[in-house]
Amino acid sequence: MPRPRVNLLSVELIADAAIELADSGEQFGVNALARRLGVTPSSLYNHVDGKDAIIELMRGRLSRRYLPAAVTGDWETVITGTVRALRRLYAEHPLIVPLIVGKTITDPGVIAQYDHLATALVDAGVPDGEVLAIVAIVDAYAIGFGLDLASPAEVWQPDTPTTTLGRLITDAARGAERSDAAFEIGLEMLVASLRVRRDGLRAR
Amino acid sequence: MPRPRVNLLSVELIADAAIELADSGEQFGVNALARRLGVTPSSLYNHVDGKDAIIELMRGRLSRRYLPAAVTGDWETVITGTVRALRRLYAEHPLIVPLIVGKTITDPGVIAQYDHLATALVDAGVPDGEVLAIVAIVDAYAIGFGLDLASPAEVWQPDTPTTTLGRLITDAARGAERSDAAFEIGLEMLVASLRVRRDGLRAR
DNA sequence: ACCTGAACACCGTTCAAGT
DNA sequence: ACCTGAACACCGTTCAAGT
Repeated sequence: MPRPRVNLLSVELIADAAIELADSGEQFGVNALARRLGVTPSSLYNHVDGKDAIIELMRGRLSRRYLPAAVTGDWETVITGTVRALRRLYAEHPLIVPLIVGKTITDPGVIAQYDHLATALVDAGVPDGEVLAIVAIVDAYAIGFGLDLASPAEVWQPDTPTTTLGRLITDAARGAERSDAAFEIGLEMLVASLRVRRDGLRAR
Repeated sequence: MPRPRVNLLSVELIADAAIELADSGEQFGVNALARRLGVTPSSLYNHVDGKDAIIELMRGRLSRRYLPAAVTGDWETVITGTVRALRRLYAEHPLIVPLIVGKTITDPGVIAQYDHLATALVDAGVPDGEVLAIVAIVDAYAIGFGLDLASPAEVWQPDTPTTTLGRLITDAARGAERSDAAFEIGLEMLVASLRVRRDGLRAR
């Protein structure tokens, strides 16, 4: 008996269930997602354009959730605000990183957020040719720290004895607050470096 | 007629073909890999433990190729040497990034290289609790810049008008040398920041 | 318009059978 | 020891059929 009186699915329901599925650690896929929604895989295609579109939807949904209003203020505020938000996103949803990495960003909301950041950098006097690189750094910085916060023990798994790494991995097991501190220090360093770099250009 | 006089496959042949396959942009998988090697998919399982093991093999092979001998010298030399090598790796093989990201590192050679870097940082006076974070940053920095160098136009694809991003993307099309310059500047900034951070600790 | 169920091409992996 | 070919469970996607 298909087609109940009220719709079982919507784009939002699909996106949220997809995020839950990825976070659960279960193998991500259309079939598992349909199962979780109590629905046939083919039903999803009435609302959404397939697996890749669902992943792009997840990116958009999480971005809107973690970077809610456009961060306003000077470029330093925009950068630190964006990086902190991104890092929280990646730290709380580390398992979506492998899904979205390397996939072209098309979601208009996400594009707008990167555009906002790029504009702030240009306004701050960063030369055009370096803006995208800095945006890439900022993003990579957030990803790197997010993954570090989430799962240091799942990143490296040494079978052979190590001089330093093995000890640090076991020590890091309960080091979330320390990772927080390191992140803030690193972010401060990053901004300071950009400030120096920009002032150096100004002085020419 | 199975089993020719001389072996068709070896771990090295499989790893190299896998890297070529990923670089080609063709969908990566066991079947495509076997096709490329002129062999049945099931043949691969005589030499290798399945898809994930092949991917880990690719990581190991590329790491050995780009970081050949252990970088020696003071910690600054170790860091800059490692980051430059990693960035070249990611820039010349951007399509393997989505394959290896988020997958646990087990290859002994790769573990040894990260261990080497971690040891250099500890010897330099970086507190234990921050070493893994810095290693994560360094890695993320290399990935971010590698991806930026390889495919700025494939990272963002705005459908809606943007104030800054769209212009930068088209401008960046032929900006590989400029990206090189930005990378070196950023690396210099990174090392300088670490130096300040370490000296600050020393002074306490 | 929305959901099902059957069907399709393809995927990674196992394993008996050959040399 | 190494490769094939058949088989398996599963994947993403399409589409006619139902309401």
